[in-house]
Amino acid sequence: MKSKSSYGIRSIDVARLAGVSRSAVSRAFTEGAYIADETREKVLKASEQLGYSPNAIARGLITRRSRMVGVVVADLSNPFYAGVLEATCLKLQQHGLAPLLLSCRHSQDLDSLIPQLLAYQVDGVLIAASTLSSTIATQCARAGRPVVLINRYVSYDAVSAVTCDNVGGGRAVADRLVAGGHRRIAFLAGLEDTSSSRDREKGFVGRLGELGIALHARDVGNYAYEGATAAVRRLLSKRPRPDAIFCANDTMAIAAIDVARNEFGLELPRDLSIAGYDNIDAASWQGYDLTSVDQNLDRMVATAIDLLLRLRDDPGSRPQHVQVPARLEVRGSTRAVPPAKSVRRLTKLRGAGGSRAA
Amino acid sequence: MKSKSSYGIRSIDVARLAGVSRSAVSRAFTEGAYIADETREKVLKASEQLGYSPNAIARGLITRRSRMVGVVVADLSNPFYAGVLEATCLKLQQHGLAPLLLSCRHSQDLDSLIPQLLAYQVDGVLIAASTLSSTIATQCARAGRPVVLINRYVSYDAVSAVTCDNVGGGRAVADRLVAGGHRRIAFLAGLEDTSSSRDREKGFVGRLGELGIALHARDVGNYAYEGATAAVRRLLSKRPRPDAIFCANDTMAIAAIDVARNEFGLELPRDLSIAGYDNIDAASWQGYDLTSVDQNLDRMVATAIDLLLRLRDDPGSRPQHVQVPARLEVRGSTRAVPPAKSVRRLTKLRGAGGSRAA
DNA sequence: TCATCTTCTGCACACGTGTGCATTACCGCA
DNA sequence: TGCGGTAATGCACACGTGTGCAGAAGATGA
Repeated sequence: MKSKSSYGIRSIDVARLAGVSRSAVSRAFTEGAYIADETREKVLKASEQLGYSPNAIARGLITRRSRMVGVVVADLSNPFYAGVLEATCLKLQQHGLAPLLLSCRHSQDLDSLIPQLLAYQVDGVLIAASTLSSTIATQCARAGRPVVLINRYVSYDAVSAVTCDNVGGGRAVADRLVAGGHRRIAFLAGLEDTSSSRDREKGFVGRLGELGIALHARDVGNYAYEGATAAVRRLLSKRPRPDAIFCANDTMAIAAIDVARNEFGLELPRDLSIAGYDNIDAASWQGYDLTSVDQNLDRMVATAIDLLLRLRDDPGSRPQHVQVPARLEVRGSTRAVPPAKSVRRLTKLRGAGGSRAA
Repeated sequence: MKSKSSYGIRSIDVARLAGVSRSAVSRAFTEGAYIADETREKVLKASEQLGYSPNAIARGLITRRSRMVGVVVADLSNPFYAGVLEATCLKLQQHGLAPLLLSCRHSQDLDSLIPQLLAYQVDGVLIAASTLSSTIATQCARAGRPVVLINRYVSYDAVSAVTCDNVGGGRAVADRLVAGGHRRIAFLAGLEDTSSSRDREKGFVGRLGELGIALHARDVGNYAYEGATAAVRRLLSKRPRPDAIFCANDTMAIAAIDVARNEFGLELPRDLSIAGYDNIDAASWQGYDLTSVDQNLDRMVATAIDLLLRLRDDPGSRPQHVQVPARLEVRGSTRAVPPAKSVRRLTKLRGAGGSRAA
């Protein structure tokens, strides 16, 4: 009707209807542009009437700003990273940016996928739960697209990173377990080649050492439920049996609880304490009530996006590594104080019944 | 070096290096274009050397195909929809498409967000776990952007939908529970205004009716853990107490199990059978071992994307509603056969010990 | 050798927008 | 009236690409 059966309404159509030039239309949609209030009013009214909104593709071409951010998430089946993605979307939206998503398996080579993102001229790249090679990193840098990792970091100085204080989180768990009287303490690692798992272990084992306790056992669960069940079976079969396990994420901790209860008949936290990392929703479910380190997801995401935008807009800014503090969310899967061991041993020897005094 | 410190490499740069025209470069990257093998070879080599890949923004502008698809997910904290998103990404990638993500709270008005997606000239819109108003739907239709809902449907004929056979899934659960000897059967709805919850209830209650059983109780959990715990407390406080609950999704079913065990001291499936819907990862965890309806996520997503592409490419195609079959995954949270009631009652009266015969 | 056909290439236009620059309209003041 | 100054507007170019069309180069047949 207007021009081409209203299929695609262009700024020229709005201009004609409002009786102004195409430039005026453009300016009406540009924050802080030099335009009379009256004119802007007219333009917006005409736009409303025609259902016009500026073509973001064309705008991106001319401004060399696509207003899109590439977002890479390696493991969406992990609720923590689903949460990261959700928070990222919301935050980007608040900045008028749109997330162009790239999902991949854990071990898949991002290197072949990132160029695809760059082809879309994204203003930057956020990568959660994965890393990229230095080759691709420099390629991004050369193209002027800042890269910010979430929860991982690398040594190339072209890449920024925002992580939780994984070392600190590990230390906090160590303190908690030792305070609970545990001495035969085990660690269940995530993926061996991730900085997150390594740092949590470093903090945990380091603090145990400071407290004069050596790690009793160690295994690897690959951050997954299935991997963890097998690993926990091995851990709990060891003699003497561990009396506490720190798992590098919640999914594995939940697997640990399941195996401990159902396959070994243990009761938590009497026979065994278990702590996790991430503080996902399931950690607060009654069935698990899991002590877990909270990564402050919202703050991590907000920091990452702020950093990305600064790197994009401020030519003087340099890539950096930011840490966000961790917080231990204490729940029922770890005990607060040592049990009165002697008493319990006595009752056991005497048989059923017995003193319920301290 | 080449032109502008290699900041943005353009097709003209490649053309010069390869000693051909810019058109040849374009054709080298276009499937099935009219170009000599030798020339293409030259161009690709030069591109490799310069790290060139065509600017997808510019291409989108000229071809009027952005090769991006708007993907809307309402509830990423629900692992099922996180899975939908992951599958969607993978499938789109296989078709050379990129997902432009839009995440929103459940009740938020998509109507203000969808135009944002359209501004990016997406080739179509996929919406999971949410719907849109007819106003916006016609706006999409007028712009020639097909819309496909996943797991919801609406009556406007401009909008396609792919859903699981929710009625069939509800019926299958009814059959299973009745076969287990249950007669006081309750239903826990999700969100009242969703077609998914309504259809599951319709199938479930309808089949119960065919079997001569009236619904014993009903409540609403809003598809969330917290909402469900409160609702299940009410359900299990009713006298006589329900002996089976069908929850409209797994998250609520898990809440139901937790409340039943920890607050009412019930044992599953002896005292209570519980079934869910979605078959999320957590349903197979040892701690829950939840009978659940599998929606065949991959097939739903694949169907939705095929439909979207057909609507985009074939001018003769019309919006439609496709159903994917449901499959009941039977696990330990529902019993297979009625318990030998009389015997159990006898043993109870007599005290401990007693016949372990049938 | 010439005509015809095939195979490929390059020219030039188009996509829809933002923005620098020149120009216009208008107001106040001498 | 004339003039300088300010506020607003329109012109025209640029962004990087795909593709219709015409034409060139080479092959084939008469």
